Amino acid sequence: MTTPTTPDTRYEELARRLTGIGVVIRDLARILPPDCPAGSAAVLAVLGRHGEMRLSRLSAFLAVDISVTSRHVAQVAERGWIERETDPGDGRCRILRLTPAGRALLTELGTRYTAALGSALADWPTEDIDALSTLLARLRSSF
Amino acid sequence: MTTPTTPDTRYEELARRLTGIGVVIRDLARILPPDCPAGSAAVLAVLGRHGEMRLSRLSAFLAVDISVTSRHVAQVAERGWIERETDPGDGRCRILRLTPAGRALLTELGTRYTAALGSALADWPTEDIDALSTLLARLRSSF
DNA sequence: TATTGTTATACTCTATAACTATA
DNA sequence: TATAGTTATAGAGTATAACAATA
Repeated sequence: MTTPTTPDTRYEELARRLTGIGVVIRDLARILPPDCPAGSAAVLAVLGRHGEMRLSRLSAFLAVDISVTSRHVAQVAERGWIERETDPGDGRCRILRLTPAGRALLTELGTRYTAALGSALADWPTEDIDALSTLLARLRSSF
Repeated sequence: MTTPTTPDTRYEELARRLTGIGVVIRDLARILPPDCPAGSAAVLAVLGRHGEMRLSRLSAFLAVDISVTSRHVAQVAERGWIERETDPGDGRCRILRLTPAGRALLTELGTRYTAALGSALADWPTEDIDALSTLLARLRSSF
């Protein structure tokens, strides 16, 4: 019942479950501090993982329109979590870089995510967690 | 690199990948007809799968506030995809039921989802698709 | 001219709170 | 009083299009 078995409905079932997973993502977003909406957290996560970069590259990582990224970045900069330095080689570009406050927040977010997921998935075998994580990464790269 | 190996970062990595999967969900939503936003499609999917029900039960299936469900249902009813009949046993409740037009649309959506996912996951082994599907269902029920 | 970002506008989704109608 | 549902309001996320600045 939880696993689709006929080819006809396999993709439909997956589509249902994917769209249904929005609930989980919303639940996860609730652990964020009140002054850090999901868009801000996403910006911090990419910069923390891949280092300083220009807006257009960040936009590609986030896979949202550059106009959206621009507004999220502005919010994050207002809070003092990143700094924007004009690119010496190209005056149109600004290099985005985490500040110490941004790094501290990122660490705090990691702690909160770990607590939330650790609690929700307490009875999950480690292999299943890793399998899900791997499949999610592959899914995203397939799109 | 795609699989987390240390316990410290396992949950953080999963959190990143989960929030990142929003892109896939948004991509999937783009296959919807212009007059059928994602909220409407979700209502149709639950009614098609679990049969007629009251608003409060639908709201529980969708895992969103009942006020949100109410508005989505109103939109779906406006389009003629469901009918709302007052519950004979309790005048406060209205039974929600797919119309033939709603069933037809649901079939059409299934076709579109299948085409989209079939194209994106063309090189995925069937076992991996089923594994992902199963893990997503378990993840949601763990929340 | 082309590219990088920014801003204005509009639409969808969501939650909280106030409200109506029925039990 | 309590419950089912509706509506008003506000906030976040997104995309398109128009715009400014630089290459």
